[in-house]
Amino acid sequence: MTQPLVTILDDEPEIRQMLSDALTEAGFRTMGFGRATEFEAALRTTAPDVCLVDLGLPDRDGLTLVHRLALESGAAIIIVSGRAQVQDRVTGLELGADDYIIKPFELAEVVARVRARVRDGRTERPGESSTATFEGWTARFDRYVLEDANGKESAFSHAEGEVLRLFLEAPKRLITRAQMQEQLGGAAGESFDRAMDVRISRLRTKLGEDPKNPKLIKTIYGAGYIFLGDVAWR
Amino acid sequence: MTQPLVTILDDEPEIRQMLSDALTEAGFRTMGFGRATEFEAALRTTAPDVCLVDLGLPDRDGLTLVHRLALESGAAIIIVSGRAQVQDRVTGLELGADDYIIKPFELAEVVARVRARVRDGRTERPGESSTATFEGWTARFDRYVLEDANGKESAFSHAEGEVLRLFLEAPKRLITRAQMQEQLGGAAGESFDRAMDVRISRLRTKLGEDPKNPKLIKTIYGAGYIFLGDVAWR
DNA sequence: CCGGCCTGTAAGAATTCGTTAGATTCTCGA
DNA sequence: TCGAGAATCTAACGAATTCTTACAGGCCGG
Repeated sequence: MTQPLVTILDDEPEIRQMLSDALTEAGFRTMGFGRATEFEAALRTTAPDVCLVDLGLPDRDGLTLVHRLALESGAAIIIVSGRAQVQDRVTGLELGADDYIIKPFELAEVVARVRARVRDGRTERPGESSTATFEGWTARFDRYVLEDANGKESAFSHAEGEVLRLFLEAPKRLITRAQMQEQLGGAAGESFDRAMDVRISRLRTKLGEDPKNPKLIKTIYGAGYIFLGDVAWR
Repeated sequence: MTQPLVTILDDEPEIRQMLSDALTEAGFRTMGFGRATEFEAALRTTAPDVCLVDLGLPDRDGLTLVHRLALESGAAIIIVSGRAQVQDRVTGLELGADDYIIKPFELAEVVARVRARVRDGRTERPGESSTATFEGWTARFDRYVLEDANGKESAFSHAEGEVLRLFLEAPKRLITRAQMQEQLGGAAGESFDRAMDVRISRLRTKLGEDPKNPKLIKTIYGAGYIFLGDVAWR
């Protein structure tokens, strides 16, 4: 319940980046995806408030996806598409989309339309909360506070929280560095890898991990990381 | 909801007719108005579900009307306008419209967009209040007074009040510096950032925050601020 | 005109977080 | 088992951002 979450599904990385930057600036959290399959996987553990969906995806029929989203998720759906025909727009809206933006778009307008969707509260999900418990720890994302088994509190920073949240949202599942970079809004910079290392290192320290033998955040050499431990969201 | 009611505000009778026909055909009830004054008179006795508003009205500034509608009515608002500039669309949406359709339009698309609005149910928009309570505090904006848990009063200034109100109106949500600047009417100047820092610093001391570990106004490095704490307006 | 309050500017301290670089660990083939 | 090379870890540094205090100009009532 902190900031509204906007997912961006588009196969062009630069467009994802642009949208992500603008929306972040406007106060939203964002998650970017290049493929429908990745996006659907993430949906199992996350419930976005607004979904921006590009119809021109290579790996799946976008309209089918929109229809499923409309039926199954509580999110508002905004189609972003290069197809400007009226008929396209009508069928998109009829399948359950809430808005239809034509490429090329203006960032300011996209932001305004996302805001309009969030504003109608259509996206209120009752049970969603921002607290997770795991292995004796309690992470309160709304307060940026981590509580250990004895109830002792310590603060974590925004950057640390992003990583921690990523782990807790997909426990016991491999998270590749590429995914991480995407989710953490990392600029496509090459040196971002090192920054991630450091973030994780700091997080490990804060979780009291033994560097030689981490119990919670396991690194998979050459692939990514895995968060072990049972997570319960509240 | 039996048949959703759609109002059509446009000064050209033929357009009203076209829209009315198409919407009736699609299963809506419609009411047409050629002037804002007529429309407002009708609003006193009827509560439409969706309002189509033409911005090019002769007798009133359309955007003002949209803003009032957004604040006072629970209806979804769709602006219909000949002005195609991005800036027009953005300000329209920002004033509270839910959608923006450019003339000349296709009937099928208008119908689809009206349907999309009806589908998500409408918004409750809170009216203006002047008193808020949070975490033992009570802020009285009409008197510029802040009351602590023991009923002890202290005054706050206008500038402090602006910031506090901003926080209380969007609790537990990230507020970016850009948003703040926008709301507080800050000149785009670079030095306004520092002024904001100072305002917040002063507000924090007034709220008795521990500088090392603020509980209510949390800063998100590189992004903005977040106000924690449950707020109730009265 | 004086004095108090409000508010922005300036400046130095403090914090966050990415970058660098050397150390460490891992994989794989010899 | 050993060694080379790649990947990862972490301590230290520094740039950017934010916090706080001090100060000055503006406004208003007396």
